[in-house]
Amino acid sequence: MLEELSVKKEPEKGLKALPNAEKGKVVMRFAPNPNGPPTIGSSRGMVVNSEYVKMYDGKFILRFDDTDPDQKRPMLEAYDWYVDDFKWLGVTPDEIVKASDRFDTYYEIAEQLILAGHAYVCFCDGETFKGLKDKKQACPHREAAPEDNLAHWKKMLAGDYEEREAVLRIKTDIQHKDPALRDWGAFRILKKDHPRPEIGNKYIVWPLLDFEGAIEDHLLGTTHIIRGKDLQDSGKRQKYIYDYLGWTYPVTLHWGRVRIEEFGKLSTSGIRRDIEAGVYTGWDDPRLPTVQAIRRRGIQAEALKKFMIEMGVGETDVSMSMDSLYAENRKFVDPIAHRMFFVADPVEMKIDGYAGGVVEAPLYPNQPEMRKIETGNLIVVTREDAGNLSVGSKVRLKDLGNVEITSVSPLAGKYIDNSMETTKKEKMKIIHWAPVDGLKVTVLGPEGNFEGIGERNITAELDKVVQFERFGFCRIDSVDGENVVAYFAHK
RNA sequence: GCUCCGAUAGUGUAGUGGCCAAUCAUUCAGGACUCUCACUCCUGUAACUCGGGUUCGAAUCCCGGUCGGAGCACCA
Repeated sequence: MLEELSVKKEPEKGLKALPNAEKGKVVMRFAPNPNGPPTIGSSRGMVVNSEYVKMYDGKFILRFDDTDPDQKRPMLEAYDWYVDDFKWLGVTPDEIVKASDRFDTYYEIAEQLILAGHAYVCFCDGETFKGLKDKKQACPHREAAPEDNLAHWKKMLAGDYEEREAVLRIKTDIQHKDPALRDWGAFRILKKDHPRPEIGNKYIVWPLLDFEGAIEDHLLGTTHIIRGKDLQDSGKRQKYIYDYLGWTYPVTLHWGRVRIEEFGKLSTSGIRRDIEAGVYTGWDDPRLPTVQAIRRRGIQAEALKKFMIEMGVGETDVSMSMDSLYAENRKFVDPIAHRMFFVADPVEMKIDGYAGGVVEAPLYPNQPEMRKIETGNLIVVTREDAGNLSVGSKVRLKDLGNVEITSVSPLAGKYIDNSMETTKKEKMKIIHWAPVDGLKVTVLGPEGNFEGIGERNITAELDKVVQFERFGFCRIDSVDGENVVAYFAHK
């Protein structure tokens, strides 16, 4: 039966349409510097770019902008980390390129620009050039003839100059009202090796981002670029090259910075230092805002995607709380997570009059599937719960039965029955428990670690997300005999 | 100093001149349900940066202020 549709327009769900995008013709790229692993922040670019490509049935390129072996030196392992996190997101790039493979192309185009009089070798030191530039004045090298510039360029390539002695600049408009756009640097000299062994110390003239990115975006056929606001001027600078060479600049969108409230001020280099110093166990330490870390904690790729997609592509800086991501994740994980008992900070409790046996407890609330917990009459409860008990008080041990407390230290009780009627009639509090001889469980989480005892069914949950009742969702990271390590996701 | 960009509830968004006494999500508060402090459900609190202008009509257009962000590197 068809219902009368409401006249109200549907709220737009998901990403907004890309300007000038044609189905099947969109080419987009995500271009990180592999100087560390993907973070929650960078995953925005991974998600949004790849989602747009999917939406338009286009082509997606992963490009490594890895041409700074000095300040933002790539990490060899990080190239694979990106591919791996993409795989986790369900994305396989159609093409993967490394800028460090394409020096020769950059050199060719540089030469073209030099010969056409659009680039020159500048011998000013940084400060001198800046001084002139701020006064809208050209430096003497700007007027050199193309042939001379070419000769200087060849000498640069040949290694005749030292670092900082010469730089290749793109001519724009030295009088441009925006100082950020006046004659910008395209290549510098750096007598350093590249971390990739196949590149090593093959090159001493290195392209800077604006040049490298400009050339790549054209050669790769990029139709749409989404990048940070910090690169807004970059597009304007690069357009000069596009104009000189008769290329068409891609459609460009910008977004503001994402700040995750819980993580505040962590920088990649700072984290790296702390890992080396042993403050963190690695890039996937649950306290870190890396994709590796949240994966390990059991955040689902779909949840991260929704989180990023709903944030959209705005130019304002956003400040998000992990709570939103957790709320998203809970929706995915709550229906599938098996319920398990884990008792943090355990206190022993003896139940007199209980023979022990096999307790049946539901794997999911209100559903028939059961799990079995074998236990004797010695169990553990959390120290917190124990603290709320007093002699004579009654409590229900979930799925096991009702108990009247007979002693507080040591904690002991008398078994009453296993009837929910009794529980309700007496308005007992329901607490969780575990057999004393359960597994030794360590939970590692962003706000600290917990030691405790868990039921043995956890063994079967390796690599899965479970809900430790009254504790939170965790991913079972390892099971080694009697020892289990779980990573805490969220409540 | 010069230049560019942005501004809707605590947070993130929807909204492109009348359907907006403003959407959705999350957070927070209260309640219902529940053998978990989870889930689900109900209710509530809470926003168009300010001042002018254009217009019959402005969150939406224009100008100015304020606030915020970014760039002016031989980093990305």
